[in-house]
Amino acid sequence: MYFTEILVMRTSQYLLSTLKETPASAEVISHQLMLRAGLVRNLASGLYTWLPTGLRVLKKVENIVREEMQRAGANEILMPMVQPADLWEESGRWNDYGPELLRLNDRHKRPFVLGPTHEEVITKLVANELNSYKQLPLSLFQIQNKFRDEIRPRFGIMRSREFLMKDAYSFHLEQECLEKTYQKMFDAYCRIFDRLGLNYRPVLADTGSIGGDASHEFHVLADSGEDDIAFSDASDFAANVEKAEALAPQTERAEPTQTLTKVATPNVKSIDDLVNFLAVDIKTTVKTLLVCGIENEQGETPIVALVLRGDHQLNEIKVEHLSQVASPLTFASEEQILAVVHCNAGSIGPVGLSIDIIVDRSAAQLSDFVCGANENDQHLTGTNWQRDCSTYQVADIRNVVAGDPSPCGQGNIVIKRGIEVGHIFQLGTKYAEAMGCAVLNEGGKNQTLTMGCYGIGVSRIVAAAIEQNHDKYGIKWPKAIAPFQVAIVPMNMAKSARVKETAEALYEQFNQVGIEVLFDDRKERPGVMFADHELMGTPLLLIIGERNLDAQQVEVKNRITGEKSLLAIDDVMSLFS
RNA sequence: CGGUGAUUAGCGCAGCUUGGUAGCGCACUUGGUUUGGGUCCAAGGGGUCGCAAGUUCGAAUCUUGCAUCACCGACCA
Repeated sequence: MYFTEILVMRTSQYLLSTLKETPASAEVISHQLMLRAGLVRNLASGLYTWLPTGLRVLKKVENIVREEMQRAGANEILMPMVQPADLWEESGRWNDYGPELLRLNDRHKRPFVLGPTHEEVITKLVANELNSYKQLPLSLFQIQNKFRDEIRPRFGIMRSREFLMKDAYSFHLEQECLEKTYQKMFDAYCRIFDRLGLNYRPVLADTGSIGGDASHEFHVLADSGEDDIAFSDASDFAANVEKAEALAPQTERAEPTQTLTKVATPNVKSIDDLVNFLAVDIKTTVKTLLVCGIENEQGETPIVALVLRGDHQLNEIKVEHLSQVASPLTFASEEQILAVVHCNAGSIGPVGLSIDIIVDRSAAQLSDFVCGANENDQHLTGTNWQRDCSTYQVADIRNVVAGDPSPCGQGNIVIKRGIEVGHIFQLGTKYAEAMGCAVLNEGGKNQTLTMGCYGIGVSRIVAAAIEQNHDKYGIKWPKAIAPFQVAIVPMNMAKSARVKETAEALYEQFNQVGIEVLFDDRKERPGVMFADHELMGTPLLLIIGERNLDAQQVEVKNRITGEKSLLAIDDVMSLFS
């Protein structure tokens, strides 16, 4: 434990800083409550100062993460936030990372970056420090501020530019060993979120451009989440919709019954327009999207057509994995569209196209469908694959939707929102190769290491916990991360010597036993004190008043359940045993 | 990056249409009052109205530019 907890706390010596009114700039509930309860203050877009109460929570999350990482066998280190640019050139990310990477120069005009992540630094470190396979496997982690120059910071602490992250990296000679550590980390993550008291789910995730074989995200379930998670209603299956496979329909494609007919569709530009104009079911229409393909040897960029059922949405990640399509995904410009199909975007269809056509599995199952005619203000009805368009490839290129069969084979898909608070993946050799990270193996040969990488958004967890645990009075902290375990709330202490004596005595006892207590010794009316402590979410309130002192009792109020009960003063400590 | 909106006291807002000595509520200070759920009364302190230029005798108010903050979008076929 690296953080020394300060137990002694009186409100008269404490920066309470609660707000009665919600600042106008706060949109989501966690942001509002973090401002109102005095956890954070905004400095600039996406930059926050942590006040005492917020910092206590942040440190508690941090400590749970630290303990479980240590238990999983990882060593803690601390790397600089400012990193030399040449490391990023070595890995290739100086060019690849884009504008999220904040670049700066020092006084000698040497280029640096503000670290959005630390793969380069740690891989370089390990490349320098390790020589032999005998030193493997090795896991290292740090808890560090990261900076990502987000296009649009939003939702307060949930998507800020500077944020606290735990990032861990493991190094191995063999894939098999990496898989073992990966599983260990997976288990450690589950223990972390269990201990934090959050409702979370590990979900299958896309490995992104980094590649690698396995990846899981850990999501805290909350309606305000930014990610869609696909669950099976009949099994443990859970996957990010980016990743969830949309299965091909089980049924055979129906035989054509209609003839191909061109119909005039003036001013019909979108699928919605089309459905309204022709009064057809959206599920009998297809949309055709033109995107840029991979540049060929002549330096030309071919255009590729993607065909989806009208009601389905394109999954960019799946498309980027296709060999014909350029990554990152780029839609064809108006000029490119005109050059290929001689019509506007709203009238494109697969019939008669002489470019690569990739059809989603569901769209490929349609018969007698409606599509663009590749002529302005014209569409085709009664279109059928094979008969009217025979050269195409079928692939999974859409997002799953609620009700789809689950790819695990059991049940149907349900979609919920999640806040991504953790991400683990098997990196492979990408960075180790680029940074020359290798050791001598048993045969005395140089062997490049394979890596795993494991992140947790520490500050984001604080916001996610609030999103999941609040009511109209304020925050309801899970016990493990509450800033204080108990608040002493004396009624009219200024006038009653008995109340003051009792409150002071209990405060002293809590301090001796090491229970984090906030003693409200302000000269405030009871309502003000109650409101502040409920806003801050302290799990237990100890209310001391003349009313119950004759019977040597105090009142205990549970913030989570709302239950109130009377307790003999002598029994108060038993609440915490 | 595109669109929209905002910027006046620590916070929440009014004033701007129709230019003429900057206001309200909360918070803060002082005195009194009250004391088991955000008391009440009284007296105070606090603002170069985001910045810059322009119009005008005179600008929070009109014009132009800039900055900052926020929201929506970045899937259009």
